[in-house]
Order: sequence, then structure tokens, then C-alpha cells
Amino acid sequence: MTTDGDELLAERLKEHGLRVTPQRLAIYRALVATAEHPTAQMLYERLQPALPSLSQATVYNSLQALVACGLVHELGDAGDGALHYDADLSPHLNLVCTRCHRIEDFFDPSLALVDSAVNSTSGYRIMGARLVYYGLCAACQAAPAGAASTAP
Amino acid sequence: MTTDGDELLAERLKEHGLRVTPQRLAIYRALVATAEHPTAQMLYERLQPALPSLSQATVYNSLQALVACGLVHELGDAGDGALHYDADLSPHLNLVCTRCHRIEDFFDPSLALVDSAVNSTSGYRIMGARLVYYGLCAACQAAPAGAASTAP
DNA sequence: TTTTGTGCAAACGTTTTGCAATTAT
DNA sequence: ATAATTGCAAAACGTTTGCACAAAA
Repeated sequence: MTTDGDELLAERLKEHGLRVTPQRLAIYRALVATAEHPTAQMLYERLQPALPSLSQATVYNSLQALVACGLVHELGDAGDGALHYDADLSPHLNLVCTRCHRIEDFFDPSLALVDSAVNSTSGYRIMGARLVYYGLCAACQAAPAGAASTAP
Repeated sequence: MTTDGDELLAERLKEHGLRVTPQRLAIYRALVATAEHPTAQMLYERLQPALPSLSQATVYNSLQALVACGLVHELGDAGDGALHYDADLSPHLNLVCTRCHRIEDFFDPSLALVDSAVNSTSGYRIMGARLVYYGLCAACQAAPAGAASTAP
């Protein structure tokens, strides 16, 4: 591999006629660095210290650009009304805890079977996927009230 | 089976301490009757002729009630920014056309494998799922510009 | 009768947009 | 140089909510 994250970003952006800006780089890096599936708002707050001039609009716009380039997946909302994003493009599914709104990844070989079934028999030209199971994570099952280890 | 759709609705609503209203019945029937995965707005417009007094708030509220009872699944948005709903609860995935925003169903035996993998190894108590593949439907692949057979 | 749901309109929070200044190419 | 992107603020959008009336239990 000759392409680390930054180079991949630059390459893909250029492929799509888009410019490489520090904001896009920062947003992409933040997304690659975390396993938390953040929202635009979360990214905005997280990047604020490093890029004090960053605006919310730019976060939203940049995420759109990254999604358009196929560098990032939009995960939909997790019961909190905001869209979550993920830079992990490997075929996996998300486990969304409806109590604490956390999103975990889940990998299983059976996913490959679904993938090939869809690709071979749906008639669609597939561009992406989002596989989500909703439920209560182990922590929230154990906790009686709103005692999830991160956010209630 | 002794329960047709209406009876199932009544039963489930009562189970959850909710009342059986004509609006909820109409919304549920409309959802069962169509394979279109409509949004709240679409349902509102569709039911307007039959229930002229129906309000948008009631559509939104009723959909929440139906989801809470497990009678209907919330499908997320299809690139049009609005939530879609489905009364077909059988394990299947949705094919979302990102050009015409149509949602199709897709069934395959491999889905059962994923299901059992998630249930047995995730540690989550699963309450629901949404499996979506995004891409271009056959019609939109064939059409050069915005010539989808229903909505561009 | 008592409690829940409806309908209306106003509020909410997320996301998008118009525009001038800035910056990547 | 030139066209795209940023940042700001205001708008737009889907959705939710407060309240009085109506209706289900």
C-alpha cells in the first residue's frame, strides 16, 4: 500500500473534482481515528480546539463531500435525531443501543453471503449498505434505569 | 389465524395500554396495503380524502405508537430526508434507489444466518433491525438522466 | 367519568443555503 | 487568476410539543 489515510483522501477528492482543504482533512482524520460513529455536531465540538474558526456548516458540507467520494458512510440516526458517520467501510453491521445511543460494529462471515446475494440477484448497482440491529447493549440490559456507561 | 390486520392492531395497542382510534386504524391499514414504504407526509396526503380532519401531528404520533407496539418498522430516510415506514415485519432487507428514492424489498435465506449470528453472539437484546443496500435500481441504471419510472 | 388521543399552531433541532471573504489549484 | 470552499447568519425542513376539545375506555 502506498496510500495512507491522507493520501487516499486527496486522491479521492481530486478524482471527484473536489479540493483538498484542511477542514476536510481534519474531519476525515477525526472520523478515521474514532470508533464512535460521531455526528456532525460531535465532530464540530471535537475539532473546535484544533480549528477554532471551523463552522458547523463546513462540517455538514464536508461530510457530504466525503460521503459523495465514498470515503465515509452515513449511518442514519441512533434514536437521537442526528446522522452518524463512519469511515470504516469494511462490510459490517452496526449494533445500535436504543437506550444509550451508542453504535458498535459487528462482523460475521454470514454478511458476505448476504452481500453476494444482493449483488447477484437484486438487479441494483450497489453503492453502499447500512445494516443495523436495534436493541439494548449488555450494559443497558444490566442497568435498571438510565445507567449506561456513556450517555443516558 | 384468527387475527386479521385490524384485530392484530387492536390487540397490540391494548397490550401496550394504547387506545384504538380510527386514525391509527387508517394509518395502519394504509401501511399494510402498500408496498411503497411511505413517509408520514405521504400517508397524510394519501389519507386526506378519507379523513379530511386528520392532522399531520396525528400521523407522526400514530406512527410512533405503531412503532412502539412493534407493528411497524421505521426504515430511516431514503435520501429524501424523511423517515419511511413499513408494516412488513418479515426479515428482509431494503433496496434503496438513491436516484428515485424508491424502496424495494429483498428476501434471501442468508438473512436468517445473519440474524442468528447477531442474536447469539452480539450480547445485545435485539428489538429490531434495518438492513439497507443503497444503489441504482434497474430503471435508473438504464435511464441516462432523471428518468426513473416513478419519482425523479 | 376519567384518561388518552386529536387537531391546530407554534416550537424545536438538525441540516441546508445565500453571500462575501478566503483559499486551493 | 479563477473557480471552489469557507464561515457566518438566516432559512428550511421534518418532526415534536402545548394546549383545549373530542373521544375511547
